[in-house]
Parts: sequence; C-alpha cells; structure tokens
Amino acid sequence: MFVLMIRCSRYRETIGRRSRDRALPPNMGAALSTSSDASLGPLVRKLESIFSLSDEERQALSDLPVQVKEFAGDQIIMRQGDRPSRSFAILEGFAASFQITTEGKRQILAFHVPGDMPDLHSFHLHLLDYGVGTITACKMAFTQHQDLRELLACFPRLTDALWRKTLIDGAISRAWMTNLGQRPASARMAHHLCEMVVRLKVVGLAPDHTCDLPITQAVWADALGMSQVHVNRVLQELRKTKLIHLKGRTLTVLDWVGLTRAGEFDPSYLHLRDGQPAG
Amino acid sequence: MFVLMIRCSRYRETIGRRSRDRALPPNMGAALSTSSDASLGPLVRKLESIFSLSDEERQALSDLPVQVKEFAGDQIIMRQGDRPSRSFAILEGFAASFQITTEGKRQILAFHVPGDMPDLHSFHLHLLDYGVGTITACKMAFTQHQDLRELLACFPRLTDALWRKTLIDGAISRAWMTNLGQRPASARMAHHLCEMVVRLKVVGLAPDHTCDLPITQAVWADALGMSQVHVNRVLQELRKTKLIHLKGRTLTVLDWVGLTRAGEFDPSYLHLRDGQPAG
DNA sequence: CGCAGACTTGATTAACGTCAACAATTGTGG
DNA sequence: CCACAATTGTTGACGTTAATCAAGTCTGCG
Repeated sequence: MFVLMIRCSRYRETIGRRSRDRALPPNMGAALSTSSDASLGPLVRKLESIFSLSDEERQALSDLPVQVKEFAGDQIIMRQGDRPSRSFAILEGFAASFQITTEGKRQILAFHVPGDMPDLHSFHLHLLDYGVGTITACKMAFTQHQDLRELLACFPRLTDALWRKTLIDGAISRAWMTNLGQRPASARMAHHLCEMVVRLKVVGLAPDHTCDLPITQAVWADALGMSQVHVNRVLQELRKTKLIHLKGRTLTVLDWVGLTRAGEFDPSYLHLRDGQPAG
Repeated sequence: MFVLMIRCSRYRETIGRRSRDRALPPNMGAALSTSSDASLGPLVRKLESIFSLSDEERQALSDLPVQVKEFAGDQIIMRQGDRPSRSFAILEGFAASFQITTEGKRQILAFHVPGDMPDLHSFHLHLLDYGVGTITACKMAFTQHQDLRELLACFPRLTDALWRKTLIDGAISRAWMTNLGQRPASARMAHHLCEMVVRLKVVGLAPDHTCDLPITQAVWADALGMSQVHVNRVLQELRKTKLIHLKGRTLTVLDWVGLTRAGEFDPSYLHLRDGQPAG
C-alpha cells in the first residue's frame, strides 16, 4: 500500500512533465487539438460498464494525456502491418477493423462504437494483424503507449480492466465466428443487428428500440461474409416479417423477441455488469 | 526494484504454505496427481516462444502449484456458462473450444495444443462464453486463479506475458474469422492446415513436414463451417493436387509453398518471436 | 438538373448441403 | 487371432443457398 502511493505520486509528476514537453508525432499536424478533461468520457463510461473503478482510478484515467483528432468517414487509421506507438479510443463515430485477403476480399472483424479501443492489442502485440478504418466521421483520442504503460504501472487494477476489455472483444469475436460459421444468412444478420443494438444501448446511443446504424449494405456484406445482393434480400425478408424497420440509416427494432429468436441471440457473451435489458 | 523484492519473498512464503494446506476441489479425486517440477514445461516453452522470460520469472512460473489431471478423448472439461475458479494448461494432447448454437450446431473456435491455456479468459471473465473439450486423451495442469493472481502480483511482467498470450489467441480468432467469412472451402482448409503445422512446430510436434493431426473430418466440419461430406471432398482435392498426404491421423505437407498459396497463409498473425520457418 | 453512391431486381450459375448407402479402419471381447 | 461392432471415411444423386452478372431505380447533394 505504502509502496503504491510512492510510485503513484512519482507517476503524476512524470506524466505532467512529459505530456507538456513531448513533440507531436509527425503525421498529426492540422486536425489536432489537446485533451479536455471530459474527452475520455466515453472510454471511462465504457470501462465502467464492465468493471468498477475507484474515484482515484477514474481520475487517473481521465488525466491520461491524449491527443484528440477528427477523421472523415471511410478513412484508414491504421493498416495491417503497422507498428503503432500509440493506441486510441473512439469518442464519437463508428469505426471498423478488418483484414484484407490476398484475393482482395475484405473481412470486417468488428465494428467499434464510442468508448471502444480498437487497437489496444498493439500495446503488447507490436505488429497489427488487422487494419482499422472509420465508417462515419469520427473523433478519436490518441495516447502514447509509454504514457499508458506508466499509468498501468501505477494502477494495476486498470491493467485488469483493460485486459478484461480485450477479453470481451475476444468474446465478441467468438460470437461472430459462430455466427459466420454456423448460421444461415438471415439468422446471421439478425444476430448481428441484436448485438449492435445492445452495444449501442450501453453507450446510450439506442435509447428506445431505435438507433442510428450508418452501415451500408456493402459493408454488411464484408462483415457477414455474404454478397451485397444477398444482404439486400435478407434485409427485405426481416422487414417483411415485421422484425425490423430500416430506412435510411435508422434501424427500428419492431419485435425484439422475434429478432433475438431469429438470430438465436443471447447477450451474455457481452459480459455486461448488469444484465442490460435490451427490449 | 527494492519494493518488488520484498513483495516477492513474501509471495514465496505464502504460496509455499497455501499449496501444501489446500484441500483438493471436490470433483478431482481419482485421476489426480501432484505437480512435478517439469510439469509446466510446455507452458513455459510456449510462453517463451512469444515473450522473453527472466530466469526468476521462469522459475516462479514452474513453481506455481498445479494439479495435474488426465482426461480421455472427447470429454468436456468446461462448459459454456461455467464459472471456473481455476484455469488450466495443456501438457499433452489436443483440445478444442467450441460454442453450441440453440439450433444445436457446434462451432469449433480454436484447437489447443500443448502449452496452450484455453480458459485463461475465465481469470477475468468469470462466465465462460464457450466450452472446452478434449479431442484426444489429454494431460492438463490446473491452477487456482488465486495462486495465479498472487504470482502475477509479484511478477507484473508475467501479467504482460499472459495478456500477450490472450491477445495472440485473439489474433488467431481474427485469422479464423477471415478464413470463415471470405475463403472458399478448399482455401479455408488449406489455411487451417498451415496454421496447425506452424503451431505444432513451435512446440516441437511437427519436426519435419509431418505431424500427427488427430482430427476427424466431422470435427473439421464444425471448425471450418462446412459439411462433413464437403470436408472429405476438399481433402481429396488437396491430395489430388499433391499439396498434402493425409492418411490415418498423419498429415504430411508435400508442398509447403503450394499449400500456403492455396490457403493464402501468412504466419505473421501468430506473432512468433523469431519468424519461425515452417518449410 | 445531373451525378454518384447506395439500393433493388431478375436471371443464371456455382458452391455447397443433405440424404443415403457403402467401404475402410479401428477398437474390443472372446 | 478372429469376429464383431462402432466409428470414420468415401461416393453419388439431388436440392438449396447464396454468388455473380447485369440492368435498373432511388436518394441525397452540389
């Protein structure tokens, strides 16, 4: 206990000095702004949905020096094979990670919503095995791995929180794999829609049964491993059976129970702290 | 540094006492034996393939109190929904993790070879979202989460090593997802075989181009998301094109370059410390 | 208004699943 | 060592799902 306090106070001084001194990385000129106190809000909220933080930990996390950058839609942020020296959290907007096969096909591995840290892996796995790009315009908070390392050295429970977060991402991938491997196209789509709605609810982006889902059919095709034409037909089927209403970028779930049944959806793999009601 | 040493020596006493005192968990009567010094060898070797350990860390890991248990083939070890209080490493044999859909279909999410810790997730994610079962007869080393927690508190770099390991498992899932979503059946099989050969090489189970692969076609069907009949036809095709020889449980890769090309395989996602030559 | 991107539709075809029977292999008890 | 059962692998015929191709239509937007 004693030990921890010594290390922490030293940590605070160090970070303070470093974040003021450090030069900006080369490619971050124009769109850059400095962190405001509230900027990591979505990340903190997200972490708290899966882990309980002490005031001190919450504060330390909020004090982490970050650089906020804005991106347009459909931009690549990191690419397969990069060796990033910083990680980022999404503050606003939708992003996706993906892999490209040598045949030129793209598999979308995950959609990322505000509060997610899509490349937390790079903190330990220096070579990225996937790329990350924006879907819509996004606001991202970047943090140097070094700063994160110092933060975690001081607050080991935060290591656990972040580790836990990467494990949940793993659980989401597993559910996605089962979805890809075992379900016919329409159940696959239904399952995916259920997941998105629940995840958006957690961060307050799906208050009722409605949410903004700025995902084109072509993108869904790459995510769900089917052709764009088939995505279209499957969506029509879900509309015809009155499970969803989807117009423009707005999804309304008309029949939550029916949709979960169609997609065989059970939200427990999302490991939410309180069994998040979704309908 | 000073601090670390104090904590470590206390850790040693504690663990020493606890492992002698602790009663065995209820369901572990018969097949149980106590740990020998060498029992965690495969785990240590595996970790060293992805992370460099100090002598002290290696020793501490080997000293972790474990209970070794043997299982027959095709046994369930943990099931979807369990809340295990211990994790285990595979010392010998093949295992697999899987999910069962409500339609009764099984998706195999990963094959586990000696040195793997299939349920390391349960250390932080108390509810298992997948089951683990043996493929062949297996020897497993179980360790209480509590013991592991104490070890990691003392050697924070081991936390990093294990975190890194779960991240690599994540990378393997991602590659598997791309495989499921984007590749036609025969490329999918080829990619999978490449992965298995490389992973077995790491732990010394594929010395030349040959290895023991005790996986039935029905199991492959569940792993690769195709019917058992189609697995059979795809394997015949790979044999006909002289890429592999597969007879009984023995796989020989006849044309490594050809197989990697057929499966679009690039081993970098396995994040081996030295770019492990595979052919 | 015109253009680009997204969505929709129909016709055709390829990939793959299902069913059912059978052959080969492995394991087991006598 | 043999006979037998059980599991695994193989084959063919046939049906279904979903991909591909190609031609639209709609929508927002400068």
